[in-house]
Amino acid sequence: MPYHLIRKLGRYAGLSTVDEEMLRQLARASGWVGPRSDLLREGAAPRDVCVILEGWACAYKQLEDGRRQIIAYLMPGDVCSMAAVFPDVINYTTGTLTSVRMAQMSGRALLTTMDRSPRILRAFWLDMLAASAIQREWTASLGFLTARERIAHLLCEIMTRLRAVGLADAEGCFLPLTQEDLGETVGISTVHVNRTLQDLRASGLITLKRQQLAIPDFAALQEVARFDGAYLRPAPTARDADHPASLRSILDPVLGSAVCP
Amino acid sequence: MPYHLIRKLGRYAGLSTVDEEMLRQLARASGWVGPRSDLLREGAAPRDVCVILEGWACAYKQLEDGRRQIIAYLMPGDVCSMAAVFPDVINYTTGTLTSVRMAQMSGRALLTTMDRSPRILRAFWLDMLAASAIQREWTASLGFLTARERIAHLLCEIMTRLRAVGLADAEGCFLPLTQEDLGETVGISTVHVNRTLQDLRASGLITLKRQQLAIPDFAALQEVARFDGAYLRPAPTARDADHPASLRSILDPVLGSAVCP
DNA sequence: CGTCAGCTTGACCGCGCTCAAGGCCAGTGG
DNA sequence: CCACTGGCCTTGAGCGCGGTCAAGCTGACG
Repeated sequence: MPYHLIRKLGRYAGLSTVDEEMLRQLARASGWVGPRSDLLREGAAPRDVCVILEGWACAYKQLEDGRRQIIAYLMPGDVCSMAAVFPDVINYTTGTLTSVRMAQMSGRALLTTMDRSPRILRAFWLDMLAASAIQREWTASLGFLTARERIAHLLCEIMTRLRAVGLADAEGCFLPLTQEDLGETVGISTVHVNRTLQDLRASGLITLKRQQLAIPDFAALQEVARFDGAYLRPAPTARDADHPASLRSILDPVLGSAVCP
Repeated sequence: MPYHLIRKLGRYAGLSTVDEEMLRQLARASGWVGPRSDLLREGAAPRDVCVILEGWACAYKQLEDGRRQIIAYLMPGDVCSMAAVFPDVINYTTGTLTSVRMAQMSGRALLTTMDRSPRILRAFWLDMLAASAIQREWTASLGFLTARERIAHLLCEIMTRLRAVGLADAEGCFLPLTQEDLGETVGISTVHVNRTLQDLRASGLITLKRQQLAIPDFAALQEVARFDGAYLRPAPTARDADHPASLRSILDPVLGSAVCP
């Protein structure tokens, strides 16, 4: 069922067809959630791991005075609440942007599966690492890039991530974000997002109309954005591990004694 | 040897004296590294886990045109390169701010120790979670706080973290950062950092002279900063775990079937 | 006593914000 | 089929937060 997830994980760790089948059987699709509704409130302790099947969601923080900051995007194939397996401090809210269809996996069952297949464990691990690399990248982007660079950077990231799950082709992708969403992501006002997009359009770097994004020359946009997509393709360095018994058997594939394909 | 680390970890998971002794024997203090020198370049694959014993370091990203963004602070008791145990994508540089004395632990030995003491594993895990919560907090801070709020927020965070390792008392702490460092952290220019600090001083919120920070009324600063320190004290919710065999035995303490003291 | 790093201050500028009005759909109901 | 509505995008005008440039100050150190 979680097609996009399987596709993405496969890129990390090369899943076998058995692995893929295990994942498919693990996930049970649930219904649609409407746009702009909260999935997971701050402080929740999720029991299941959720995977986005269709639609976009995000994690965000909000102040009493209304200011809002989007912390992360959750797109098809992304895992919402790894906290159900590797407990996490959830001091942010997760909400949908568009309508969203999700799949649920019991944390326990996923754990069993990871235990059976080192490749699956490794792939999930690398996906978590990619997520935290994205977080660092956002920190940097907000810190030292200009508005124009930030928007460009975000679009590069989104394109790269969507490509990894087969939702973008060479030309472009579907982008269901409002300019307000973009503003709350890169820390600028809606009006200025608009002007910045105009600017990028005028420079021939992007086309964006009716939620359809096109990037005629990705390399050019990448340069404007100072974007280097390496952080989205994590692959631990080869390592001649010689680790102790039980943790070894668990983490070895994660530690990547074999180079990933 | 890693006194501050042990103190911090103890707050997470309640280490036994045996645990503490294991950690002490694991870490071997190494010499001093001068201020403003790089410890770990982008792309490195560290073999040892480093712990800061004294001094401050940071992780940062830098562009060719000189712009620099500090991604994280590493203070006494902080772990630099967990990548040696849980492999990570290192797409940033780690460098010292002041002179720094570190301790090294072989990744392998630490793994063995974690394997022997679930409390140690759990404590390290929670420390990693706290680090990623800080990262999210920085993203939000850079995104929607004003310069004044960001500086205040950063000072609150630093005070709280230093208190956890016994390096700050009720009044204040040592703060070895230049105004340039602060600027590169909260994304504003050095000149404006200066003016913002003046402003905070004028409001009676802080005193900062000769690297000595004092916060007469923490609650007041906290309010200005919109700071809520909960994210720095991670404690997974209690959970009636019933997990599969081997992963269970490893991750159970992490999963926190027992409430932490 | 000179030097140098870091702090401070002033003047000016510009990126990005706010407020406000208008335009463009897509969906809805008459 | 068309008027109406509401969400989103667009554009203009004016302002202010924070940037830049430049000079002077302060204190630690040799």
